Amino acid sequence: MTPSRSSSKNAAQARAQLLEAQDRFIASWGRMGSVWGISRTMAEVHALLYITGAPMCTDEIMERLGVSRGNVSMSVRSLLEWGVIEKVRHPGDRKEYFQAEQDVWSMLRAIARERIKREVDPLLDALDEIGELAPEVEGQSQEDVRELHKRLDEIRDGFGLITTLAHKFAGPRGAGLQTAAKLLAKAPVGRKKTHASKRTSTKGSPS
Amino acid sequence: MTPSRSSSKNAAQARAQLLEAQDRFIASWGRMGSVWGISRTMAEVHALLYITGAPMCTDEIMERLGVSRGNVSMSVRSLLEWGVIEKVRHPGDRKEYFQAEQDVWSMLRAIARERIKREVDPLLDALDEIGELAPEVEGQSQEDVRELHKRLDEIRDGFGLITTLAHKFAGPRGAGLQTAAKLLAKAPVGRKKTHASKRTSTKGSPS
DNA sequence: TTCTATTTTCAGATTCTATTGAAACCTACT
DNA sequence: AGTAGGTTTCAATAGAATCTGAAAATAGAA
Repeated sequence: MTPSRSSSKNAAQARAQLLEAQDRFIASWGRMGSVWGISRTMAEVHALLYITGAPMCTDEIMERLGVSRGNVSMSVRSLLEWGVIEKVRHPGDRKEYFQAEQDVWSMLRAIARERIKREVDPLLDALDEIGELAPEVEGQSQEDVRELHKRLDEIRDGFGLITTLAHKFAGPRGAGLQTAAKLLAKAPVGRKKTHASKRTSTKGSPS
Repeated sequence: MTPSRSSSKNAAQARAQLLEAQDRFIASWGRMGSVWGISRTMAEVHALLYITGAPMCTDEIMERLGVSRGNVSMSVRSLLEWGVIEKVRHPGDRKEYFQAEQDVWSMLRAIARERIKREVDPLLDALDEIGELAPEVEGQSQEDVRELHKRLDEIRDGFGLITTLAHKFAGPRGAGLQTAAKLLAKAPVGRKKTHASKRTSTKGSPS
């Protein structure tokens, strides 16, 4: 805390900007977490580890994010289960450090995999059960029942296809989202507008 | 309610099974809604309209789902915005009826579109802003700042690609998920295990 | 093995979100 | 214009999810 040379002021400023940018990233990622139905803190912990790239211990995370020890412990455990962070040990140090998966595509694959597991698979299971619940008795089956089965089947086919593809490309031994993206990107489709360039005030209204 | 012929008992039973199956579908779709971060009721209303295929008015929906008028009103409005249900008017009837989009792929496209809008686009906007927050000053830029930008860029590229593809295939004038799915399905990738066939007791444990 | 720094767990407190219900508001008919 | 039937809004409430904090459990070092 003793600014000596003229450049140290700039350095300090740069450092503050860095932290500010990190905090904003953490906040954004955290907000997105809520939209996904995962806890904000869990997403923030992940964001922190990803954006700094550094292995951090529980206390550092607690302090930086301002959350409790228990909360960090639970979040870290989930992230380990998701496979997007890993434990790192320093010899001669009792603490556990955590480090984020650094490859973005690998990280996105893990997220996709986990979301399919939580969102789609249970629905497919339920659909199977439901189909058995109102059997189509042979011949005189009512129109309503036939309609029901038609709709159930359509939904199941749709999600079934999506799941199959997801396993194929995002699964642990999948070809990778990158491959999928490349395949699709070159498909002939026609026009499409690029993202960005549509913000109005860069900070505008809440909501 | 006056069973006269021998088959009417079967008919009643079939009807009960039908309703039961519908309710289960509604419950499943509703549960999934929560996982997605949309209100359970909204998902349930959609499920009801989809699975019955019938146009229904506010009161019918209220009664069938056991929720309040206000709740139905708000849910219906959101669903209209999502474009997955539409108003239907019966001549000589003042009530408004609502009917679900019947084509599953069109419905899934609408859902995908809406989710991208809510989940990914805001993140991309935020990433753009954050990049400007910690500028890479020429030459003597710190290692940390360069790292930050590298990571931000990687995330942005990843999600950017996903968004582009999503617009291309799921957008209002997109080629359709079906097309995308077909393209991917024939891609050479190797092994993959099929879904289903992995339930243990069909009703088993909670969790 | 003992010691103690570190992590995990979980009941209770807190915070956030969804839902209700009734008043205000429309709008199509007379 | 008046009015009955229908819809929307929103403050209050109920309910669910998250977070805390401290006690209990665990595991590295000596």
